[in-house]
Amino acid sequence: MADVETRRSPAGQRVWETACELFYREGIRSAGVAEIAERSGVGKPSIYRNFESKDGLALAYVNAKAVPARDWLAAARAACPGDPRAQLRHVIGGIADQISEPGYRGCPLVNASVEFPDHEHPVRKAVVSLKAEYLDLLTELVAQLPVRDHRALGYMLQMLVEGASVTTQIYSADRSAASLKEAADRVIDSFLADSSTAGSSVPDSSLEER
Amino acid sequence: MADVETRRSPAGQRVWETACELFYREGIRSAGVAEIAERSGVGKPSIYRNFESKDGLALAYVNAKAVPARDWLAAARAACPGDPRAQLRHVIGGIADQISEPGYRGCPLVNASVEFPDHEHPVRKAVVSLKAEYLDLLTELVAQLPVRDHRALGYMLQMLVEGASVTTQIYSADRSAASLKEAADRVIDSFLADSSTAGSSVPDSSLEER
DNA sequence: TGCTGTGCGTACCGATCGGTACCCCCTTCG
DNA sequence: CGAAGGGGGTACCGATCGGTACGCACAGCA
Repeated sequence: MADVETRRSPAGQRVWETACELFYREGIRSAGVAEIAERSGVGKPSIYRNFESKDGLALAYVNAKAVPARDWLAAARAACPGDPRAQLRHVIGGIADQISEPGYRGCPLVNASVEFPDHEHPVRKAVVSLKAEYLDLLTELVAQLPVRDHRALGYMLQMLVEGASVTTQIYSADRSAASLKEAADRVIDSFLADSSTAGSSVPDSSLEER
Repeated sequence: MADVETRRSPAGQRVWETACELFYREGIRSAGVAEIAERSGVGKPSIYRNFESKDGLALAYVNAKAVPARDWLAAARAACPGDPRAQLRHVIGGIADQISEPGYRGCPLVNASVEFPDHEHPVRKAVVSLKAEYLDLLTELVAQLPVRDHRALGYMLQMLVEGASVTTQIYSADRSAASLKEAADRVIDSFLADSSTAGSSVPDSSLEER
């Protein structure tokens, strides 16, 4: 879990970089080990000397891809201490920027979970675990806001982020990025307005865990 | 395009049904033609007598999966004539119900586009085209509302729907369904409030087409 | 200078992929 | 009763998949 991916061998390092790029660009299943080896300029055995299997490589890839997102949440907290609204704007804005970058092809974790529909597959289980952890962190951030149901708001924001991420691949990256920021603002404002008034036209979320 | 999938041969019909179920449950790439043939109780040649290739079968699958969504939009219009707010609630509620069904594994079109990252692949191109068409229909429905930027609201709702669809696979179907309905309500209300007042705390969307 | 251990690529493995040649059987009509 | 035609499955094809046996090249040490 805490395994930071620092490959020892030079060939292993090249494999790691190539695999990360190829897994993201072409998908994990589409990228064959022969292709990874060729583009890395190494032989196939060099892959298996540094990684247990292709699944193991994919697992490391998925775990590695989750790190920047976690770091970005922590950075937002540090960037705007005491101002949860600005922290959220920081987070959402960063995601919108990432989405707008050329070559963005959706969330790598979501893509991986689509590529491995079997719920028992280690990659899939890792994605579920990592995403749950991310949602918890985001919800903690939201909890700083004076809203009644911060868990509902956190889930809604996460849903928006995933929606923006996936629509980028199908519609327009620019529209998704802008729409994400605007929608997040509107939803957050709506929750804040709910909590600052007595009655609410929008019913309280009756969601419970699990 | 207008090709309704009515297979002539009995074997072809069984192949078609099995393929649709298998493609959705296991993913298009994971479902091999041998597996489809076996589960259909037919031989592999029966597949190729009714479909040009596996890609052709996948293309037909994707096109067929887009039909119910379009129909559902039309049904919502017919169910609540003259009441666009209720029409939208009808649409969103139906999607929420579908998401909550056991075995739901995300939008088949989105899954297909993740499985075929190549933008030139016919399946991918079909998905982009079908999704664009759906967004247009949804936006037309939103356009009945007295909101300033109905295109922005339509895109936002579509983003919410896709977000709910994808988070269902990773988090909880029930939470995604409930969150979708609540988020859609809040966003629509926010747009309606914008248009009924002079000034707005939420900046107008500056999105322009493409 | 010779020995040894380690990291590397070539060449290959069985399994499985999408796709097809071939033949059989069953129906229909003369 | 025999010929013809079409939809069916068996058995196979080359290509590619993930994974590995093996031998080479080169380092450090004596």
